Amino acid sequence: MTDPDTVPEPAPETLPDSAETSDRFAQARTAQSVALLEDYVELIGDLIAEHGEARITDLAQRMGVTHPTVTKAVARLRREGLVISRPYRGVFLTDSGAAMADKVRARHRTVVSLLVALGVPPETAELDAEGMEHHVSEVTLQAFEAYLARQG
Amino acid sequence: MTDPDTVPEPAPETLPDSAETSDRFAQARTAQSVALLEDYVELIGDLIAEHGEARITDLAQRMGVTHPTVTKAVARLRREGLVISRPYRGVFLTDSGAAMADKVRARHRTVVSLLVALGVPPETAELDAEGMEHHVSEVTLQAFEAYLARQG
DNA sequence: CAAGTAGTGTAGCCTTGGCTACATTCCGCG
DNA sequence: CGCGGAATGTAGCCAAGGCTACACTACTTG
Ligand SMILES: [Mn+2]
Ligand SMILES: [Mn+2]
Ligand SMILES: [Mn+2]
Ligand SMILES: [Mn+2]
Repeated sequence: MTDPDTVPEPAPETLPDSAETSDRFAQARTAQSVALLEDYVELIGDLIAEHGEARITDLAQRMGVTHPTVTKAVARLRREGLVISRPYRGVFLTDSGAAMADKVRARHRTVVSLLVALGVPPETAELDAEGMEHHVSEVTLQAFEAYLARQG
Repeated sequence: MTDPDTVPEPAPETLPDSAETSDRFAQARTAQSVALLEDYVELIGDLIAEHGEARITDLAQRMGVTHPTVTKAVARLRREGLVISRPYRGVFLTDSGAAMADKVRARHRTVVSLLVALGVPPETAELDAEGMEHHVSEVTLQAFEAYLARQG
């Protein structure tokens, strides 16, 4: 490891073009791995606002999956510190979960608004935004907001 | 199945609000399941254009994954009829694979162009587009193109 | 032409996110 | 109060998409 004979990283001035490319794909993969968590916390927040609690069955219905799938997802959300839950009781957001829900909900609205502003029909905008939103970086989000602001 | 006693779909006028919601998530899941295939065929097309062939190692490097991961992906691409390949030979696109590659490449460029037109820095646009593109429907894509056209 | 290295294949492991089937708990109502 | 159905938990299956370790093939090059 510390052998001075080993070439110590030539520090290439011109990065091979595949380096940036692979970073791009890596970033998309990372975004995908948090996408489901984001959708769940947003939905849990919505259900709590509507009904005071988020039940497994309601989550399953709204997500369009079966209840064991939700149970597994909730286990992961717990591990990530985004929710708390006790058996046969509902699911509730932690502070960090609530913070994520707020950010995700705002971003969702911005993405939908942008698409609509560009002439996409509202139903289509809603459908596309549900997937796109998770790949919209902070910088891009601000560009969206700036555009919406100067449109009025 | 053909029993006339069974209620033949009440055809609810007002769909329950969770039905549309679950469809939205279902669509996002479907888009995600084809995202990787799309990125692979686009990349395979690029490599063939550059080097006359797409090798497993080059794909692995550009995707930022290891070569067994690529081998598995290629097996799925074969199953889906998008590529042909023989052991120790490169990977090549079928007609339908080439058609998908063309569509995906054009869509990728449109999404990047739109982001840049909205003021997103090119590097960020490239990063975000890599994930977003797979959730951009035909309708939304045309809205993007229309916007770019009237911008000039 | 024969090594040796680079490329490829294969086996087997893990996590995520789906599912079905079955067991258990909870709760509202008779 | 207690019972039955709805909600929840749990077990176990599958496919996809990552990985490492190891085996084998092919190509370059001395
Ligand atoms: Mn979403
Ligand atoms: Mn959303
Ligand atoms: Mn992509
Ligand atoms: Mn792309």
